[in-house]
Amino acid sequence: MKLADIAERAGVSLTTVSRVVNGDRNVKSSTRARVQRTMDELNYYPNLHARSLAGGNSKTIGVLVSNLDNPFFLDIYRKIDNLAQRNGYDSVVSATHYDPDRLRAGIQSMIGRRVAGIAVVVSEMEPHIVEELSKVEIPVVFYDVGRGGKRVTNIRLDYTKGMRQLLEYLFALGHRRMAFISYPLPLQSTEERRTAFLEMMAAHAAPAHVISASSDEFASSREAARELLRAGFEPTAILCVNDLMAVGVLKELSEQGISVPRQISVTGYDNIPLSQVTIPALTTIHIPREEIAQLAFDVLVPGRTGSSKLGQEILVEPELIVRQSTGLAPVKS
Amino acid sequence: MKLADIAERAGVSLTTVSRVVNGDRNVKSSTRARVQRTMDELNYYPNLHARSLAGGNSKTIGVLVSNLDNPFFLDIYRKIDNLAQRNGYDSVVSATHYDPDRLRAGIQSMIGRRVAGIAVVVSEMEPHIVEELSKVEIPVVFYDVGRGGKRVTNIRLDYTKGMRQLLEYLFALGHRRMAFISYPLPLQSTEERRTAFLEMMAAHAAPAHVISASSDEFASSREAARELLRAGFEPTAILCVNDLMAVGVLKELSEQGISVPRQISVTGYDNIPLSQVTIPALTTIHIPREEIAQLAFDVLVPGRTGSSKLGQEILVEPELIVRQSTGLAPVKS
DNA sequence: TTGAAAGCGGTACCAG
DNA sequence: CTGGTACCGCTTTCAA
Repeated sequence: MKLADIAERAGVSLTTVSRVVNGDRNVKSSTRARVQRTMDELNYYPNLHARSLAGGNSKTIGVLVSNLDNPFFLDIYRKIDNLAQRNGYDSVVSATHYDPDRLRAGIQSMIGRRVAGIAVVVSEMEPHIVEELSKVEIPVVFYDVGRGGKRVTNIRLDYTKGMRQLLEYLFALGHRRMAFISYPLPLQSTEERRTAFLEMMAAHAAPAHVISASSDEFASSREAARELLRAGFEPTAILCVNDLMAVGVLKELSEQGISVPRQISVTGYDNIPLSQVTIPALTTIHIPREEIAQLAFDVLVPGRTGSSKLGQEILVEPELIVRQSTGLAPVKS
Repeated sequence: MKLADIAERAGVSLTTVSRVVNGDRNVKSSTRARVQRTMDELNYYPNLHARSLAGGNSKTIGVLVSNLDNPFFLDIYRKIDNLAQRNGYDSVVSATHYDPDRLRAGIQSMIGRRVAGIAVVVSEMEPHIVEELSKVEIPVVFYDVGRGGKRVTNIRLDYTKGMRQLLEYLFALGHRRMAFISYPLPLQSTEERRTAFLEMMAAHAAPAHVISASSDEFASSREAARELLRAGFEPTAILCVNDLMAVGVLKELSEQGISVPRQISVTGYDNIPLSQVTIPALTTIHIPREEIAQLAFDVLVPGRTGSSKLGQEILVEPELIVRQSTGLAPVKS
């Protein structure tokens, strides 16, 4: 079914049909009705490819995220999608699974679709890709990538600052021996947390221990916790690179009969919804996903908000959220 | 940048450029190299719209889910996406948020994109929509919708059976007074669980109580649990319509100092990954998402698997997973 | 109010 | 091995 078909059937020109499809006022209502009817009868669906090819514009924004399983990324995508829908746009996601090749493929696909804008919210990133992307005529917004480009905006969060808030709080509670469970992959965003941890610990001359989970799954963070306990380091607090990992750690400690936070305090990072209902609820660092999504969208879509922030660097603030998984350091027995 | 541009720049015909883009063997390697080079220089990205318009085929499969926040749906989408990628296809998702209008819009969009197939994995569904979809020439596979169509496959799970497994297990543990926390929306899949619960309880002349959460969020299931406890019904077991709700319930019970499963047993439904790390781990019903995704994909993509299951009805089996959130019914004090 | 025709960027078939 | 060209289905002037 195409415009021409229904045009013929309705006895009007293709142009007229196009008009009613697009809600053009200049069509006699009787004609409009007739066309509308035939469209229903032949159940016509406009070919979006033809549409955007002819129209040139796409009205869809592309979102690239590392991993939809992580509520952090999912949330940002969802919020961008909502904003898009609400503003007459469409959205397309693609998960890279931390694989630069898939990232590249995703970008190709987005550009090939001639999307109106691309939001790249991934943790993995090669300089080459950033560079390539900055040559494109499409507006691009990155989250978390070090460098900007001409028409490339970069939103970033000071992970170090978040880590500092967490540690200052823990030090205030009397903790000294602390461990950090880091991410399996060397992503900039997570490495920054690890480094910050190590540096601050060193600055306080506090005994630190870092261990890396072997994958993204709960089983791995549990395993990491188990290993940590076996290692004999005996931390009074375990800081996790993100909330999801902390959930696994909480589980492992529970299984081993270790009370949180009485014996060991645990913290997460991200403040995903789940962190409120873990037992105990997680002390964590809030990353303003809502704000990030909104900023990303505003940058990509012209919007009435006046001046475009294209090409700028936007900073976003982390915030310490104290819940029940942290408490005073246990007194040395 | 289009084919013509780079053709001109490279001093060859548009056709030749098209050939190298598509990896056609019949191009002198020197020519190929030259063209390739100019493509890089002008960083050319083929216009996918033009491509699928001209080619007619789309090589992308569309997935419609109710809610990506629910790991159940997310998981199915991810698996379908993986299968797609692995087989040279692309995929597009759209979340309906349980809204028939958004579902309709999503379908329009998929058809408009002329996708190769559509997987509709949503809980909300209007007869009208099913009907409309069955008129389309595109292969469609539903999960969980009562009725099939000509070229429409329907994959279904016997929720009642799962509920029965759960209840038989609980009865065996000595439970009688049990409550069910149901979904805020009257979705077929969730209603079926509720009804099954009620019927089985009636059959055993056991005291039953049903309460509905007011939303999808953790806060709501907690609220529902709180209300349930206040109501004075005093169940020895609380069955939740899905795992996510159970997480909230577990949290609320924990806050109130009620021990699970010693004082009250709790169950979920779906067997999402999270259910393994809740404290205590959830007894639940496994829904074979992997299998569902695989089936859906096989139906949509011709595949070498011989006979197409198009238009059939495929059944999938639930399975009881016993973990630590359930135990013997407490002895009446 | 309505219609005709020129693209949009590719694909694919037919010649050479 | 390379080039010419007729569409794909729709948007968008320009006329009528």
